[in-house]
Amino acid sequence: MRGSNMLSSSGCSSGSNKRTLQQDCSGGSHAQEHTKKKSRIGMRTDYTYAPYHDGFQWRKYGQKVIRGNAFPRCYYRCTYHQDHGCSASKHVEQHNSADPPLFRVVYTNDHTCSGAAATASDYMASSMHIQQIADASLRKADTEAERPP
DNA sequence: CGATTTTGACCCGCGC
DNA sequence: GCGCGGGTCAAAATCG
Repeated sequence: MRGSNMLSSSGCSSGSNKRTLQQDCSGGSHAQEHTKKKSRIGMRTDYTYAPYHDGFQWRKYGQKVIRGNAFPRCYYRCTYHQDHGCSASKHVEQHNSADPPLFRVVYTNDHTCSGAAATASDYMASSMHIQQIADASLRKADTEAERPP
């Protein structure tokens, strides 16, 4: 992450009872709500206005615009996925375009990496990730509206 | 220099 | 059988 502030990590836990508060506090947290036959376990859906620190470093590996959503979805994976074989992955997508945009963060799999040794900057961490997406959306519209060559 | 991000293209699965 | 959508990887570019 170059032009951002990827704070350190915190609260590394590959267990299950970690951010229960967030789920409860965030509001909507549907585990595997997929009506399909796919049994995607280890999936948590959180809603947040500013992506607090999960306690891990994420490396963005893709961005795609989903049909039905006017916002791009970002795909993140644990930075240690290759180093420690951490299968944890995270998907972040904007949920609305309100003033305080709401973002849906979907966590898949658990962290198996042991790299989260940093301190604890849970909240004051970084809204950069999401902000970036929102900014990208705005910037795009702005750039387009501003002036193409 | 290293690390990370960005964009495009490719692939696969499912639906009809 | 074909098409569409979603998901992932790769390479290149950039910043600290």
